[in-house]
Amino acid sequence: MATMKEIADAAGVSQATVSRVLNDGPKVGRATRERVKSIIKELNYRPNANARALANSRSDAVGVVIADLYEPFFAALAHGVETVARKHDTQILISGGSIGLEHEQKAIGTLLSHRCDAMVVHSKSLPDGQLIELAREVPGMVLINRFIPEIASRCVWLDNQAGGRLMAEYMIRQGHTKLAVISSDFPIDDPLHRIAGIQEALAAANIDLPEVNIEYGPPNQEGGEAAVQNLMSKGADFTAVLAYNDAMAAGAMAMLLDHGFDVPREVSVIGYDDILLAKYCRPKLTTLRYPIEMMASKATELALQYAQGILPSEDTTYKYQPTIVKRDSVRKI
Amino acid sequence: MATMKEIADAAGVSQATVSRVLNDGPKVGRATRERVKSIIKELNYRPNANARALANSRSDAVGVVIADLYEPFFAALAHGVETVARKHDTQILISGGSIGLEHEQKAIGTLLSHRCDAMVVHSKSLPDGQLIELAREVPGMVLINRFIPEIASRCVWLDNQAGGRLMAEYMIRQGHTKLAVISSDFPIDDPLHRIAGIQEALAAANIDLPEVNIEYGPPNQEGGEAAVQNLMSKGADFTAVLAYNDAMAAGAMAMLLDHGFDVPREVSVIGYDDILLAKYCRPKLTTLRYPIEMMASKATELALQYAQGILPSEDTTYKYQPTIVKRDSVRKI
DNA sequence: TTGTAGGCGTTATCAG
DNA sequence: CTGATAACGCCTACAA
Repeated sequence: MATMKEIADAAGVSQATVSRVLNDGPKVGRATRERVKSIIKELNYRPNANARALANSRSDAVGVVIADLYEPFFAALAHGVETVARKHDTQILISGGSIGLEHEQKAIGTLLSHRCDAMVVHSKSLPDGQLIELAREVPGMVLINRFIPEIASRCVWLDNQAGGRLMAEYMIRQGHTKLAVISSDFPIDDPLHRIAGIQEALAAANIDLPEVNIEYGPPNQEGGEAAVQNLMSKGADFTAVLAYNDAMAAGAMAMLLDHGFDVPREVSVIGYDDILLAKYCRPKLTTLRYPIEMMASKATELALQYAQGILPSEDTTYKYQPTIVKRDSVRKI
Repeated sequence: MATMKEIADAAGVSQATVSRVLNDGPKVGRATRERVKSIIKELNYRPNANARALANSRSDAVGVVIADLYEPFFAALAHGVETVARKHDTQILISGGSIGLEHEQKAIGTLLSHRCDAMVVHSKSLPDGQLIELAREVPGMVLINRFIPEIASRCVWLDNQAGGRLMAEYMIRQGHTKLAVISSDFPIDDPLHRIAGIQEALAAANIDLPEVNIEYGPPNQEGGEAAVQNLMSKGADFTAVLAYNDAMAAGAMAMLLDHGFDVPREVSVIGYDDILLAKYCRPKLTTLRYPIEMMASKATELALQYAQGILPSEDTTYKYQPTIVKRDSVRKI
């Protein structure tokens, strides 16, 4: 592939000049500029991004660390990043996380190697300390779905506890008092926060949540199915299921239906996330909207800004609130 | 961030030596190697990927061109690529396509700038010629979901016509003779191929498909809903719907159910792709499995191999076949 | 307005 | 086994 030097020679100018027209650099003769441009076109020249990154000691790709592109939730996240990246004419370098300390470390290492100036990191395993240090090293790093007080302005996160509270309050308002909770057994904080929120609402309404009415499992459809099955085996008594996420909720509904329980007539179910599937499944799932795509876009904007040295106006904070999306899986009793 | 020179100085050796231990280069004194390694660890050094790419004139990231990370289908594709990439310790550089000639051109341009030696391209808008040329320039380029005879060994694709035939044959075997087809109005070949397959099966069974029983729309849920609505408005007579993809099928089912038609008792529906949603929706969708993730993995393996100069054993071809996944949305009549 | 020259961090070729 | 040194392709003062 043609290099800058070849263009320069062909145009009878110096590399410096070519570089200038490439970057809309200052003051290049109109004629020269045109000539160079046409040659560039003609030779089908493309600046070498690597060389450029080297010289600038900054890459134009925004780095992304996420666990799994297949999960609709992460896909939405990636999409949010991609949308903004495209607007800014940069690409995204995805470094597969997959939950787990080592994976995340490696993923971040890769991004560091590439000298991404902006990065959007979804990390659940890394300890706060390491992330704080990373934040110091990389001005353009922002965390998504995690809050660390020391680097508050680098965090774009959701108020999970409020979410838990919301879903419980909603069920209570619908007349439910016998709740079951199916949560995730992943070793991260989100489940805890959500349950804390649920307990909060329950306490306020003076409702008890028996230990047997709580089940944990992998946060996917199978986990939801298994959880409901366990609940039934234990003879748990409930009219409403609060799920950790939509996938579990869908699994729960499937299992309930398979066992002859009508949803929502006999049992109400509420999810969390509002991924695509919530609209598709039957009955349509009532759930909590997790504006992950919007959040991801925001995070990317921030990362890009910070990387450019534009710092947050103050100790601004980026906490998002989940909201209820009413569909057909909850019924008033 | 520390550079190689700093490491070299700190270890009292030359850069060349450091470079050698980094790349497990030939013959470095055992003692030296250990010393350098420890210093590297100590200074938390990371080789600069950009510099390395420059020197090698090859990047270690596999480039990916896809339209939209949000679509579950593409998410699965991306996931397939990512899985293989990770195994090979490389990252993926995603360049947003979004269907459309210009977007795709730009996306590819970006990848070229980065000198990705391996790339997996999903392009529906670019003309054959351009892709063929690209294949010449970039040995490690492979096309996914598209077949171009001139570069057959670079194509990993699905037999869409066979898919169309399969779905129609299946419905016919279930006793259906009054079929409706809802297809995509995107200007790409896939819909045509699938319909061709359907017609083929119909012809073989001597069944007629009235023009009014075919509807086109955007290949998503809304498109599916609208299509069914149009079908009903036109008073089309059918007991089975063959959808372009699962999203349309889901939309169709939703609309059918909303209008009081029991699926599959009164109307059977079959989808295409077998994305996650097919399992989640109710009734569970009978559909055609599009092994996109497997195909994406294969494409990535190929791209990586070709990039390394390992050429296909012959004029091998990578045509995949869709298969029927029976669930609950089709009924024998 | 344009050219010269040095540097960015690695790799690779030669010598020693 | 190890050390100079010249690329790699581009950017950016500094001159002219």
